[in-house]
Amino acid sequence: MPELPEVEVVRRQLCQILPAGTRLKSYLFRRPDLRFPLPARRNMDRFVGKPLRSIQRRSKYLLFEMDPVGAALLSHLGMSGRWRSGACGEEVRKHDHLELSWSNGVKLIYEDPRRFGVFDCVERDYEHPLLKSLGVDALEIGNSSPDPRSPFLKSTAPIKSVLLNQKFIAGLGNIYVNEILFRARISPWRKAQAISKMEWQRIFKNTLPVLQAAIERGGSTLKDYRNVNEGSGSFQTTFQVYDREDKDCYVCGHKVRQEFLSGRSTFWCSRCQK
DNA sequence: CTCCTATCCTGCGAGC
DNA sequence: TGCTCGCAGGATAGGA
Repeated sequence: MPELPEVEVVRRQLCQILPAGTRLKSYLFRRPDLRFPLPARRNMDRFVGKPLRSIQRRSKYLLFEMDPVGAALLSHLGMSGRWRSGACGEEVRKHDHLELSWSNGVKLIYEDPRRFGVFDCVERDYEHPLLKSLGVDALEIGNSSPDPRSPFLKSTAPIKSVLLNQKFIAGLGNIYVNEILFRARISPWRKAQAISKMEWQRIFKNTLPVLQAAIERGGSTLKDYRNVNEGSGSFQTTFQVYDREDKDCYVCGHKVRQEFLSGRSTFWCSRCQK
């Protein structure tokens, strides 16, 4: 479900309802694990009563930064995870797994049918194994070009696989990589090592506008994604290629194609993208 | 090393 | 209607 734009939308909403200084009042785990075991009580208990410093995003991870500096609660939404602001007296749903209750009365509920999500404690220095090898955040590449020394530029893997690799650029997922490659007019099947400098610039130049437009539209809701208030995004109505197989390309009228590339559904216009 | 496949899990839509 | 199959926004441990 959630790629960088969706996580960023959730982060901004969480910031609205959880101002700095709000204290974690209590927590509740309704099961022992998501993708990994949930943190041990003794680790989690250290956060109770502590004030929130801020809520940050790193790639597709949310960080509830807590006192002391460097400590945080780490959340990844996987494919079907959602944080919602619980209403007073609402019923527990089948896949509600976690609750975080805050001193201002907000109760955050984590719901995740597929349980590919992650929730863990970061003890110090914002260090966590899952954050360790993330590449540059996709929102940070701006007008830059890839580092010419980067080994990813020499990769024999298809460009789409390289862009999905979080060690290279962190935060892109299947939807936005398809959309970015369409706008850069590059075939997802091209080997990364065969991408010219100018083409790399086209890819980088198109990344920020796509992600920003998606954030402004509240992200993309295909099925599961909902924001903190359970509202949907609308960026899916502006997809150029994703989920548009056999439909006409908006640019050239050729039919948009769909095939699998490294196990992921891939959409592209074979006339526009070379 | 690098790259790709299978896998975790549930729900849903298509097809029969 | 009811079933079975395949696929879904992610990420990683293996095998080739």
